Amino acid sequence: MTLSLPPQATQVGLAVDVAAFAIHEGCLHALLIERATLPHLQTWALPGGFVHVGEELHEAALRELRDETSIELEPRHLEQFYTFGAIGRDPRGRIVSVAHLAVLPHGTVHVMGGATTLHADWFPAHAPPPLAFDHAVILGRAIKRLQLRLEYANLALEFLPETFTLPELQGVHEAILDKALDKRNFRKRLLAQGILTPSGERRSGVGRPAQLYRRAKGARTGLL
Amino acid sequence: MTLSLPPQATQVGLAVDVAAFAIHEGCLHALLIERATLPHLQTWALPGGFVHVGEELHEAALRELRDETSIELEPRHLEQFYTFGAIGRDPRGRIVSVAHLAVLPHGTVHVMGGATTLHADWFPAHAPPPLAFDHAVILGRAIKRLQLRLEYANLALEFLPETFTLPELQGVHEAILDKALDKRNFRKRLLAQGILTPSGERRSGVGRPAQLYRRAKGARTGLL
DNA sequence: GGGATAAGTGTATCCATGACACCTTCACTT
DNA sequence: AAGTGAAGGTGTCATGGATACACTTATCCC
Repeated sequence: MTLSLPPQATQVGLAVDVAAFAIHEGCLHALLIERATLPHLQTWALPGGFVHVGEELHEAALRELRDETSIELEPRHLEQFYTFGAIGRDPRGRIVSVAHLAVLPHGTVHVMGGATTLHADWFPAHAPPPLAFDHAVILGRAIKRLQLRLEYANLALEFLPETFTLPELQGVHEAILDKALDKRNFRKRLLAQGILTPSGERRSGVGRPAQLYRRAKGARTGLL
Repeated sequence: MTLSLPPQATQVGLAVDVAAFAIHEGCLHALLIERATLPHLQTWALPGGFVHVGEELHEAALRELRDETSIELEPRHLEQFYTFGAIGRDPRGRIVSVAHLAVLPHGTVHVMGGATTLHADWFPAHAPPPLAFDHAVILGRAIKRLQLRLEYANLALEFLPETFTLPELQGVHEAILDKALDKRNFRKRLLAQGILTPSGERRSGVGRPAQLYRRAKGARTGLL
C-alpha cells in the first residue's frame, strides 16, 4: 500500500523494544542481547527490531523476543509503556521505537542468540552493563513502570508458577522494589486482598515447611 | 538522510495527536478541530498531524496545536501518554500516532481554524461528538490519564492563573473527576500538602470574598 | 534430643480519609 | 439601615489502612 501523505511528512523506521524481566535467585533480572549487527556491534541491548509490514506493534514485540531469545510469551504479559523518538537516538536515521514491558513467568531461563544476535542473557536489572542506543534510559523507565504496576495490579503473581509460598511472593516484591519488606505486614496486606487461596499442600525444604497458595478464581492480575 | 534498513521493515507515517483540555465554566472541555481534508472531511478530530523531518515528537505536537488552533503552549504542559499504531486505524496506510496530553492554562479560549482545519472549538470532554479515526479511544485514555495525574502530580494548578481561590481549585478537581467533593475535606487535604501559600489578598464577587492563594515556592506540579 | 533454619502469628499506634452542619462575610435590595 | 441571598470558611468523630515490632512453631539434620 502506498501512502499519499503531505510532502513534509516524515517517513520513519518503526521499531519495538522489549524490556523483559524475570526473578532469578531473589533478584530482578533484565533480558539483554548482544548485537550481531552494526551499529553497536557486540554491545548489549534490549531485544527489539523493526516492525514488519502488516504487523501489529505487540506482534512485532513478541516476534522479536522469540527470534532473538527463543522466548515464547503470551500477549497478556506484554504492555506498551512509552515511545522513544528523539532525533539522534539511532545513527541510521529517524527511528521511532515503541518500548514494551514484559513479565516473564517463572522458569523462563533458557535463552539463546538468534540470527541477529550473538548471545542473550540475564543481567541484574538494577545494575545493567553499558547498553546500546538509549536503551539504558528505556530500561530505567521500564523498571519504574514495573514498580508502579506492582501497587495496583497484582503483577508479582506473573513471575511465579501456579502454586507458590508467601515468602516466595514477598521475595518477588522485594526484588522489584529493591528493598526489604516486613513479613507480617506483607502477609496481612496480601491475604486481606483475597486474591490468594491456600492449596492445602506445603512445601518442604530447609526449615519449617511453607503453605502453598494459588491465585484465587477471578482474581485480577497481570498487566493491563 | 537515507535509511539502510532491513527490507521487511515497515516505513510508516509518523503522526502526533494532542488531547488538549481546559476548564470552562466548571466543566472539563476538550479541544477539537473540524477536518478540512480527506479522509474524514468535516468530521471532528483531535488536533494533530504528521511529524516533519528533523522535528522532535513534542515539537510536532506543539506545532500542530499552534497551526490548527492558534494556541501557543509551553512544553511543560505536554506529555506523551500512549502510541496508537493498529493496522487499520487510518485508511491512508500504516500511520502510527504518538498521542499527547495537554493541559491548557486558564484563559486559553480563543481558538480558530487554520490551513488544514475548518473550525476549532471546545467540547465537553466527558460527552464529545463523534470523532474521526480512533480519536474517541484516544480521548478516553487521555481523560483517564488526566485523572491519574491529578492524584500525585498537582496537575490542577496548571489549569488556573497564578493566583486563585480554593473553591476555584476544587472546581477544577471536580471537573476532571466528574464528581462532587466535600469542601472541608478538600481544603484539609490540599492545605496539608503545603503546596499553597495565601497571597494575603481576597477576591470579591457574589457572596463572601475568598482568600487568594498561589503555588508555594518549590512545589512540584504539572506533568512529568 | 538438640540445634539450625525458615515459616508463621498479634497488637498498639498513627495517619489519611470521609461523613457531617453551622457560622461569616459581603453585595444588593428595599 | 435592616434584611436577604450567595458564596466562603471552619472542627470533630469514626473508620480503615499502614507501620513498627518479637516470639513461637515446624521440620531437617546431625
